[in-house]
Amino acid sequence: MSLKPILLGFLENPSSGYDLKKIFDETVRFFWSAELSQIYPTLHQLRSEGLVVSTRERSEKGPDREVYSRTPAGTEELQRWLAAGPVNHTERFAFLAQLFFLGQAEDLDLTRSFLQQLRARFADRLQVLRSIDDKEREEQPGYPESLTSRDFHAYLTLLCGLNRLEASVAWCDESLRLLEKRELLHHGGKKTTRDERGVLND
Amino acid sequence: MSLKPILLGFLENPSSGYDLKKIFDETVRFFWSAELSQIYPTLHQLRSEGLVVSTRERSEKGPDREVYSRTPAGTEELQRWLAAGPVNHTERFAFLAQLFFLGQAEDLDLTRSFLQQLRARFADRLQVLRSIDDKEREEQPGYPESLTSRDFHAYLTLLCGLNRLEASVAWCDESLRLLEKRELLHHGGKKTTRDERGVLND
DNA sequence: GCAGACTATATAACTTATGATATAGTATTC
DNA sequence: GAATACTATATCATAAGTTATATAGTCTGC
Repeated sequence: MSLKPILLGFLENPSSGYDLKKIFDETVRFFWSAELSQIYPTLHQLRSEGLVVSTRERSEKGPDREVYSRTPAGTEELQRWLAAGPVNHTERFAFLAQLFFLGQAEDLDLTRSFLQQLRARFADRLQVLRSIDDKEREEQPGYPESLTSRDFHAYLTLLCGLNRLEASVAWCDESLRLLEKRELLHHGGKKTTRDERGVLND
Repeated sequence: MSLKPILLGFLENPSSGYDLKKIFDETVRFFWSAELSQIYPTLHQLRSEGLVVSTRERSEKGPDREVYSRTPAGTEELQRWLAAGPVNHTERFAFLAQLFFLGQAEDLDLTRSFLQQLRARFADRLQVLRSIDDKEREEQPGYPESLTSRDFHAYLTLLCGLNRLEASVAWCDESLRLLEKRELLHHGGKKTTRDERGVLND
């Protein structure tokens, strides 16, 4: 489970479960997310393991807050996670499975449409990341040289996203190019009829 | 759940659960995997939904095989999955969370070592994909132009992996370069002592 | 005063996935 | 003939994650 060490990471500053949800959505949403229904029980677990402690505080804006803080044992646990090296996350890409099985259809139009949708999504996300980068460049003079250690590391994660999304868009374009070439080679521009479309082989 | 349509995809050819596990490991392991303990119950579910049928067959190499085949309803279900467009898979990258929290450590050596390990892993996987590509190029004259539709789509998924891994390696290199620049700027080449290393801020 | 938005915690039901273990037939090697 | 490896199916316990729902306090606008 990576959620525990991630919560420990955020609990450098004391926060409630509700706070943590917002922090997730504001900072690491591009590579990690969690629902409140997962955060609350996990905080209870961390507390029972002595990695965090909590205090009940009155809130001016709503019901009482249960505010969690990392204990020294929690900091050690986080440290162990970081020192153990990159987590081997077997990434799953359902869209590649879909593309793979589109090979069973006779209709290359399905593949083209699929790749175009994929490209649009990657391009959208790329634009979001770029606008974040642009905004930070504007606000911080000397960005990224003058960043704090925390912001520098956050910047590296942003760079990773930019990099991968650019590669993904380029791959879509390359795939669409190969598709076009293939259609010319195999069909000489022949148009498919309605009957030929969307049929998988049995 | 993407496993059901993926199994349906493979069941273009009748296979047992055991076969399917091997097919996963041989074809889509780079973007999807499944354990036998997940495959067997899922096949039972698909059968109860009428999307596959099964027959018991005697095996020469071991116990009886339960061989599953896709029904027309199963083919339709697969078709729906493919026609619905790319599955929105919120990808999670634990290694980016780790990098993010390495910002809490004073020690940039930890970050360097982390990025170096990451680079090595990406480079290893890239080499595996490249050797697969090279092998197919050797075996198939006119590759990739002369591929069947299935192999062409498989080739696109391979290209995606090559593309993303190349981008990942490049990102690691870029990050290591920025790290070095940062160390020179902030510390003027100052060496950290043992006491300063690996300590997170509380 | 009440509707709607936001703050705040919590749990139940369900889905998805992994790891461990049990069972048992076949084939190969020592 | 015993050990090992491979073929083959199955179940259990557990973990990880999502969706829906319940409860309740505060604040703003109408």
